Amino acid sequence: MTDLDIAEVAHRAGVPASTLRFYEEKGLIASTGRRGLRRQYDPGVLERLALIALGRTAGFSLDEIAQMFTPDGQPRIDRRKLSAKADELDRRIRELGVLRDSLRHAAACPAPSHLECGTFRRLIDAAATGGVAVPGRRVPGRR
Amino acid sequence: MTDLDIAEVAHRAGVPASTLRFYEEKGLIASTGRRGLRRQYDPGVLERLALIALGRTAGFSLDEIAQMFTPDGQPRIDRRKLSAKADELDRRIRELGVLRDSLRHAAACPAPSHLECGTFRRLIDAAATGGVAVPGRRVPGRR
DNA sequence: TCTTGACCTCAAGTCGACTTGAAGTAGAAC
DNA sequence: GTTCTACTTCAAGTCGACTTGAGGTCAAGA
Repeated sequence: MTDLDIAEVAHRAGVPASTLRFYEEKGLIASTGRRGLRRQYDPGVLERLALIALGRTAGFSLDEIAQMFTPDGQPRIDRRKLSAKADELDRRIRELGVLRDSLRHAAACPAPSHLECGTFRRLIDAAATGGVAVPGRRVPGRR
Repeated sequence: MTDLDIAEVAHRAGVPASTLRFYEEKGLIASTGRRGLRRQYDPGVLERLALIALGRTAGFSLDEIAQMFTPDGQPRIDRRKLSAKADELDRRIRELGVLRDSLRHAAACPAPSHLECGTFRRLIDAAATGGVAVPGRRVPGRR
């Protein structure tokens, strides 16, 4: 019996036990059984949790991540989805790059007011015309 | 009287009128008056909205953004905060870059299961050891 | 045997940024 | 003068990912 106690998993994965219970309820992970009341987990859950964390970082929702596992627990990762997400990340990275450069410029710019600085104004214009996207912006009709 | 009607502002800025009311309530923007019931806005509000959108993209909260304007409406942008945010963006960009590359690799990888692919496993390990951060992760004790 | 402390369940709360709904109102077109 | 319509207010709802709280249970140590 090499199973791990929920406390052990929580500690090793760096997430609170409440999160593990929540993930279990969502069907993202499964416990192998109980010792008394306490959930026991197969050590493989750690890898799975890592995979979940990874998906979250990539911008997948928990529901999307849940669909990336087959009923028997094997990761079933759609290569096309991965590609699409990579493209999405790429766009986001480029946007953030522009933004970062502009912020750095604004921080160093000698113009008394940022609004008097051409670089800053160009950035504002880009933002105004939708050249820079807000990440979590709710787009009506999407989702 | 060159003021803009709320509908006009909403249209030009690409945000719903409800958002403008919400921003006004939050003190992020101000209307110049009313025509009947309807809010009127100075055209400068468009620039301000662009600035707000920009701040959101950079990852500032609305409350943080509100503090970036002086009571008279001039942007008062703390250069140190900008630098700090630029650094933060830089880290995030690098993380996302690693992630994007890994996703691309996984999408193209011939290994039957992603778990059998070294590159993918290395990524998981990085995620597991905290090498890759989830953006909106609530860190207990922060905020 | 008793106590302790870490787990359990289930419902409800939180956080940020808005959106939605109900009920009311005023300017403009007819 | 009436109707239409786009606005108004205010409270409440939504969304995702968890957290928190109250009240309960059980294995292990003293």
